[in-house]
Amino acid sequence: MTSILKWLKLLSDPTRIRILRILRREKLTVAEIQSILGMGQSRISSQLSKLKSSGLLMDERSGKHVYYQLIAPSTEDSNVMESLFEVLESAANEINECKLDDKALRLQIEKRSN
Amino acid sequence: MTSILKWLKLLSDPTRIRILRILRREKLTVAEIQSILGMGQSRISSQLSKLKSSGLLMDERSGKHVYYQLIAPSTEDSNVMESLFEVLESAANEINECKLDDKALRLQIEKRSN
DNA sequence: TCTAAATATCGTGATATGTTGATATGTAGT
DNA sequence: ACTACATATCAACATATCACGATATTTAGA
Repeated sequence: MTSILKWLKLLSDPTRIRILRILRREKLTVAEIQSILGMGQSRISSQLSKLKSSGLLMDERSGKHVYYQLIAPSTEDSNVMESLFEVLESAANEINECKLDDKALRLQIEKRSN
Repeated sequence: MTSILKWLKLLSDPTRIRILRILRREKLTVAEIQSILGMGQSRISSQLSKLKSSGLLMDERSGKHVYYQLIAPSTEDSNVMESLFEVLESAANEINECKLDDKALRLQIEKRSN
């Protein structure tokens, strides 16, 4: 399958939309994402793995934790990505949980300082 | 499901990408689309039906034939649609059949005059 | 009204996808 | 080495999706 078709498929799932959206704002741990979205561990981890193997995310281990973040698109892909993320944000506006994600994300970031 | 999520799902299928792409260029009959893409009748018809019920296409009967065409998006959706179609065209560049579709489309239009 | 052409719909099988719970792997600290 | 924690992976299940062939529906014309 083509890479753009893969990206479209990945974007057409609310769980992954929510994950990508908060990762756009902050680099996060699996456990943090889990806590923000309020989902089970394997669910988050396996979706992250799909997003990673499609080239949208990268991970980085730090002790027991693994941080996930967006990969900056290559120059040839930057235009498509921009369009894709515009669609993503529009889709997010239609997903109620996304509004709550923002608050949960802020709280989660605050927790780090403690 | 949200409408944008629906659209994303619809776009993440090569058959529907090819259909939408040629309909972007020309209003077409089911039989014409069938001939251009080289696919079976029920396959084309059912995909058209999905695209129609999601609000991307409209149909119009003319005698025995039914013409399908894109619906102009509402003003609130026009920005998302623009992004979606940009992604669609990028995806099309990665689908080999799309190049052949262009030629087949031209030939099909010529046939109308005869 | 009968027929043929164009289109729509239905049933089915094959395949893919998302979620869950259980288990495995890896890491840090004792 | 043992333990606890974080993450990954696996098996199983339910559900969705796609394509195909057969059948229904609609329409124009004889």
